[in-house]
Order: sequence, then C-alpha cells, then structure tokens
Amino acid sequence: MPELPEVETIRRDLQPLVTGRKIVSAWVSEDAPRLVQLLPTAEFERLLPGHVIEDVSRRGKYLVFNLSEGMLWVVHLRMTGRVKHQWTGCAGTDPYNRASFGLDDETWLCFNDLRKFGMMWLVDDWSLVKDDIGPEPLEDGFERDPFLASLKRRSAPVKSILLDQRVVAGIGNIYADEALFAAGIDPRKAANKVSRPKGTLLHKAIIDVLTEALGGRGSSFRDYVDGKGNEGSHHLKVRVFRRTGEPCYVCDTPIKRTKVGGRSTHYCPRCQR
DNA sequence: CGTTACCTGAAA
DNA sequence: TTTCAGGTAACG
Repeated sequence: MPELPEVETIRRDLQPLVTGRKIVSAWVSEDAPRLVQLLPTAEFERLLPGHVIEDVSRRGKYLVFNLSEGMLWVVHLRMTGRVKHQWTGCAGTDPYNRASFGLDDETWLCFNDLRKFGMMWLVDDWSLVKDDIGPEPLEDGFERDPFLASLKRRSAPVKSILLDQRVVAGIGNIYADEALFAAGIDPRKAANKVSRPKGTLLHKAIIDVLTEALGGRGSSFRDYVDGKGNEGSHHLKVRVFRRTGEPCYVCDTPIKRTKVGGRSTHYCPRCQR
C-alpha cells in the first residue's frame, strides 16, 4: 500500500510522539506467524521491551525505529499495513490489529494489517533487512547519470525498472505511473530504449512527483492512513493513477489501463510515447 | 526476464 | 463468481 510519501508521512507523525519513549511491552498476534522476520516471535516480544526509541527514520518504504543499544526495529507495511500511535491500547478494537507496543507514557503503537503481508525485524545491522536497496530519491545520492545507466542496461519495461527498489528506493505503483506520465514516457517502453532526454525528464519527474505527494501527506486510495489514523489527500491530485476512461488533463484523451509486469498500469496514449 | 504465491475483502 | 488491490520474494 504505502510508498515513500506515505511512509515518510507516518515517520514525521510518529517522530515527535515516540522519540525518547521506552518500550514497556510488546505483543504479536498468534494469527500473524510471518510478521516477525529472522527471530522467533516470542524472542522478539521478549527482546523489544526495555529499549528506548531514540529516533524514527525511513529507508525507501521501510519505517525504522532507531533504538538504544544500536538496535533497529524495522517495519515494512507492504499492501495493507498501518502503524498508528494511540492513547489507548489496540487489543480488541479492530480485528486486523496484529501487534501492539506499550510505551512508558501510557501510549501505544499499534500495527494493523488486513492482508498480513507486513513484516518487522529487530536487528543490529540494517543489511540483515535488505542489503541491495537503491538511493533515496529525495536526497543527494539520487544522481541522474547512474539512474540513466540503470535504464540503459535493462530491457524490461521502464515501469518495471522504477518499481525495482535496487534502482531507486520507495517508488510503487501509484508514483511509477505518475512519474512516467509527467515525463511523457510509455510505461511499456523498454528501459534501454528510453532516450537520454526522456530519461533525464524521468529522473526529475520522480523527484517532483514524490515531493508533491509528500506535500499532500500521501494518497489514500484504499487502506492508507497516517501515523495518527487520518487519510492523506494526494489521491485527489493524481494525473493518471486509477483514472481509466477519464480525460487526460493535458490533451483530453481518455486514460488507458493495461498490465505491466503484472501490475495495473495507467497512462495517456497520446502524451506518453 | 515474466509469473506466481502470500492473504483478505471489496468491487465488478 | 471472478477479478482486483499503494508489495516483494521465490519461482522457472
């Protein structure tokens, strides 16, 4: 569900609320046996309490709680995961609450996940979670030339390359479609056939589209809510995503939908070549 | 490289 | 009844 703008919005919400707080309890539902990675669930529940949350950070679509003793508590929301800060416990209030964490100021962090694809880790080293993630698109490390080079060396559809977290971190199905529209590129076009000028436009479009979506606190098409349980607003501003049959804002041609790499894909057949 | 599996519920 | 869903790992 959540892509970079959504996860970053959650991070910004949570950071002032939980920084400096000690975790005093941890519970994971028996109904979510795949939630905790690398460690047995019981071990995770035993090890987490006692740590202080020193900061909340993010890497791509991963939300990271930087804990005392150098530990990292990492959460990936996948399709329907939510992390909310609450002043009441989460047990029993919603059937999809899969984990809950008590803090030392009597507040709670609740992890909710309808489809149970979400995952979490407790590690002392980021590389145990993911060791080949690409640059952050909204930071200096996202440079044009290495990006153009990764397009050059691959023959898959350019959209599939945008979804590859090794090329650039944090883009998902919404913002891949939006960035390709902004750059005027057909999502089905082979990455290595995208011209250098168009590739350059795409590099800029990625930054622009993600920045704009972050300004709208993310897109709530279905399940996404922020760290306080509120919806974002950027879904009201998308140019092509889920606008099948509606007129392109630039040329009035109806937006088309197709499948690329198994993912639903939206584009303007006139503006995008 | 493209496709399937992982889950559950809503929409077509 | 079938298809579809902000993701990604594991297949062949």
